[in-house]
Amino acid sequence: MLGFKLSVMRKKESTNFENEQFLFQVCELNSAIAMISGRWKSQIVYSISKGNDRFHLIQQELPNISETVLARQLKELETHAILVKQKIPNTIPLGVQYVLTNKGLDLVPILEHLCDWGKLYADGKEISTCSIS
Amino acid sequence: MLGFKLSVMRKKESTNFENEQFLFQVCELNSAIAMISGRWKSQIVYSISKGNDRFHLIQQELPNISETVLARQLKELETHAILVKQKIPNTIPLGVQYVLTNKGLDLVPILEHLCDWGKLYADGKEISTCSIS
DNA sequence: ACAATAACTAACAAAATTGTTAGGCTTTAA
DNA sequence: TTAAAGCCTAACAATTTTGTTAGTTATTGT
Repeated sequence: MLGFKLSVMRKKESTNFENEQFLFQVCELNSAIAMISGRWKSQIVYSISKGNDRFHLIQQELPNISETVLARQLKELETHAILVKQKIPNTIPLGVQYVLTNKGLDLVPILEHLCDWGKLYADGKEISTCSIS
Repeated sequence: MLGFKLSVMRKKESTNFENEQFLFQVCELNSAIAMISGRWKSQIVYSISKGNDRFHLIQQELPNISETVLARQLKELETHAILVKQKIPNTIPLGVQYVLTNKGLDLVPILEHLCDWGKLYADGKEISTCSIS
């Protein structure tokens, strides 16, 4: 029997989908943000960049994530070519290692900028405007 | 009669909420991404940074956004102190202008980096890994 | 008086994301 | 042979995000 669904398919005729496509075509900024904005996702990228390249190592860093959810987010990051899965030779049972692509590696400093930005204003730096009014 | 709800309140006892809070406390990166990751949001910030500082000017740039949704996203950006709403003196009827705070202004170059990153890999730069394997 | 513009809001519905349950496979250790 | 570690999947339920409908207020032009 054909046509069963893997996870839940996205609806292609919805306004939601059309608006997303519209934004993707306005500027790559929007596709970039879509790629990194899922729950756990950028933290996973950051974690891998620090050397936690195995499934169970990421789980140790993020104990609240479930296996299913971690596997799903890793697959999405793989779909966007931010990372690749590699079999580790000479491991028994055959292990899997997650490796950032150069696309993923280029993302890391941007995430660090975002992190700094978040810290700067979280630490209470006063917020002002420079408007003329 | 008290206790009616403005928009729909977030559920505070859910795993979803707890996981979000956990990530916020792991690294400000996650709160930073939460602030910019809503549909239309970073495009609105970018649009204001280019001088489209009025409600109807943003609507012109993003014709597919509805008034309700635009107002909602602007309010969320205001909640995160990325922008402020200002009455424009000597306009009739009294106009409203959206002005980026310094927090919002500091965000703009980061969004530009993200945009460049998106463009670089969208334009077909080959993706590779540097793993030893 | 009436329509139009600008800038909103509440309540609701549709769709998407996130989390849960219950499995799967392969190999080693007990 | 049973259990555990490591990695993964499908189906479903809970929650959140996004979009829609139908209003509001205030002012100007006709």
